[in-house]
Amino acid sequence: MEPAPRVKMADVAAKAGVSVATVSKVVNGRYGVAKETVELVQGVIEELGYAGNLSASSLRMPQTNMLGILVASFEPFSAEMIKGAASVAESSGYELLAHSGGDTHGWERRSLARLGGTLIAGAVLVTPTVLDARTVVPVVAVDPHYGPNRLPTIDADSFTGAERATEHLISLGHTRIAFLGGRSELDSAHLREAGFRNAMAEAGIPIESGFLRETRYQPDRAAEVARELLLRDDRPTAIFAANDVTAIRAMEVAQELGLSVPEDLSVVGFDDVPDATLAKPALTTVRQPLQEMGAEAMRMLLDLIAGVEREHHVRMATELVVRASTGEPPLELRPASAAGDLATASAD
Amino acid sequence: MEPAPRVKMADVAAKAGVSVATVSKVVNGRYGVAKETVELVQGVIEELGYAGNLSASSLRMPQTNMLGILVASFEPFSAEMIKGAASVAESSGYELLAHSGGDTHGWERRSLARLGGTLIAGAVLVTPTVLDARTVVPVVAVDPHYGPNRLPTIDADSFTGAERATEHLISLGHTRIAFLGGRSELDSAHLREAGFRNAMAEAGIPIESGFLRETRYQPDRAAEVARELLLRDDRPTAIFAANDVTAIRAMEVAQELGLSVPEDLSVVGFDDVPDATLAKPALTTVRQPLQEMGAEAMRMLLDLIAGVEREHHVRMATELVVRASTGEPPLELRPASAAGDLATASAD
DNA sequence: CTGTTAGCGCTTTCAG
DNA sequence: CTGAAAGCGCTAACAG
Repeated sequence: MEPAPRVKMADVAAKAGVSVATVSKVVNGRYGVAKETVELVQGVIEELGYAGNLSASSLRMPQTNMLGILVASFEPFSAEMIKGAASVAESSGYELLAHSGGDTHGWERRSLARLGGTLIAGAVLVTPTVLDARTVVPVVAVDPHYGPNRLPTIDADSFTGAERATEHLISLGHTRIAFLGGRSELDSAHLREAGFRNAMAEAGIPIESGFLRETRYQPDRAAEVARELLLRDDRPTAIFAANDVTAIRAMEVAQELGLSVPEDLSVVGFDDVPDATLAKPALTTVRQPLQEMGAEAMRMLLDLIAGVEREHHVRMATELVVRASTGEPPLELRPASAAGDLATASAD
Repeated sequence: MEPAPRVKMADVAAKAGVSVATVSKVVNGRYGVAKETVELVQGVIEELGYAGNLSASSLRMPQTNMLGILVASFEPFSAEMIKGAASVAESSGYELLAHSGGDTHGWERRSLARLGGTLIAGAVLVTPTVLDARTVVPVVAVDPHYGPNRLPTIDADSFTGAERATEHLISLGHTRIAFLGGRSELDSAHLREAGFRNAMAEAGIPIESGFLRETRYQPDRAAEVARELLLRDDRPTAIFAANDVTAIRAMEVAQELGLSVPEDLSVVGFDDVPDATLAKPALTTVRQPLQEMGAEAMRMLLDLIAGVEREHHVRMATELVVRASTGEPPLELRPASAAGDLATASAD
């Protein structure tokens, strides 16, 4: 590595023969500086390639023009949020900083305290779980924690979406449907399970014992659960996972086990991240308007900062997108043809 | 908005009945603090929910554990880079900050100076154009500027990729192929044009006058150029665009003009961003391993920071992905059947 | 109009 | 083992 020439305000001041205070005024466009001085200083700034140190200035100023979007990690879901949020932030005069908190417990609070103290003027939090409403800076949450004392929130209609997905499976002839749940602290995960249960109940189909599982949205955990489920003699003919990433992982496990999708097993996800379309076969899923949710969250944040009154909860519609990962259950596992000998039917 | 209780180190110190210096030592795990004091202070930290202010600490410390990925804006291309970079950063003990510079001239230098002064210990820059090798912190560039004095770099084999794409079109029977170039300052854009020209020359096919254009990767510019091209009497039967976003835009324009893809016009892109698969019809494109490039860039940065010797330029392979946007040219525009009357053949 | 001064919250010598 | 004091780079009164 080359040495590092880091030019600070004092360097500019020295070279221009003025004080740092004057340079600061020029940089921030404050009144009370002679035109000549302004031009002189700007020349030196140009020449030296000076650009202010964010830490230092943000430490001193009451407000910055930086907004944050705080996520647990940069995966497909949060990436879509970021794209949406960025599109509105970029046209608002604010800069955007996306930060991944490292997916450890309490990342929301930590990220917010570390950046929010001074660096950023506000933040949108993606799927936060531990956080109360009293924050250092204005905050809006996307798809947050299940519970009271809520932050201003954007989410999607998880309940209806899950119902539609389940109904789709049922209409195809499935009855042995397993549900791979998400993180039970998240309101949305809760509602997806509720939607699933409701649709099953409405159709009068009992949920098999052991078919209601939790993956915490962790692909590895999903793989493990799927494997266990699919190795049972009375395996499910369909899996509905509470997000796309775990659905795709479950699909991979099925294929490793020699089952083909959708001939032997149907799989439905939730979210419609770009990867859902890329999966082989393309994943049937419940679409959430992810980018639009990110954008709406950013709009709400901007309003909050500007002091504009508005609704503090926006719920967006979801929509079932049928692609190639769902079909009729395999003949030998259909409930209609076999009545009592399901326990002895084996898969491949 | 609620008031903002922001807890600082002094608050912890006061509540614990010690000095800020001691709290600082505890927070940073320095030696020379009594076990009891450590526990006492940690208790208070827990209780108050204290988390250090990043600006303040980074201002004082020589190094932080934060890495940056600096992009012009959060679009599909950079989003893929970020995902890849994040996957390796997150397992390295560093935190990741992604910053969009706002797509104005000189964003690379400005972002780097503002964050690199103190906030971040190193950065990967996505498609930077103005920047010399003498930077404040270790930096690696992904798909950078065309020119000498280069930073440590990750890029993909644009030349071969462009050749393959062009050959694909030629093998389908196309000869009237237009090329929508990118940003000529980027090395990659340069090489894509070179690959196109080379493949055409090898096949002995002349490039029609006006068929070699530049879009600067701007969708609007691409739309304009495509419209002009497709309105000509001697319109191209295929368009090869230097990235997916402009290819998709060109495809839309064709459809607005009543041409169907691929029956009337074949379109090929470059990158294979997720949107390429989502396009209607799915876009034939040259795949760059975007996430892997981001990951490799981050690995290189980590090595740079750790002082590990290694190659400063990694070039990844590209691969043609044939999807639904390419096919044989329409009969009436085939060179084989018509010899000299192309100028009078009209489109729809 | 310009410079001097006093911090922002934190880390780090260096005395007690 | 602990705390007082000096400053990181910058901004905001306040005097000159």
